[in-house]
Amino acid sequence: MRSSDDPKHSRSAARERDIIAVLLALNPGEVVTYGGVADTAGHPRQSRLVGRILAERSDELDLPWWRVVNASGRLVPGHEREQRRLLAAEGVMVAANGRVRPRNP
DNA sequence: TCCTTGACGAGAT
DNA sequence: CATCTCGCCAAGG
Repeated sequence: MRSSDDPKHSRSAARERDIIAVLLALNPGEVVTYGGVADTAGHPRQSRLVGRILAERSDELDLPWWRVVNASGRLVPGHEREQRRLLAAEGVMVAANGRVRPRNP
């Protein structure tokens, strides 16, 4: 029996699994939103989970965190310069107002 | 078990 | 544009 809290089959494990898959599938130059990633992963309204995964496991899993911005096109707080540099390397320009136009608003 | 904290989002004020 | 409220949810205290 799969106990509801089995880390390998819990609902949260499935959400993380799906969200991570979507993140790893992002291509260079492709900018998406937290909510967009959640939707694509089949887990609408889980934008906060997307942010948490990026914040805690980007290094470990080599997630392309710089290709994710919030619904307003704002860059990640505290990482603007680094993110801007990484995006520029992929041909994505940040507007003068400090925003980017996401592919899936 | 309850409460607070977020790389969030949408809507109201 | 700045704040707030409410929804959502894993983590950590």
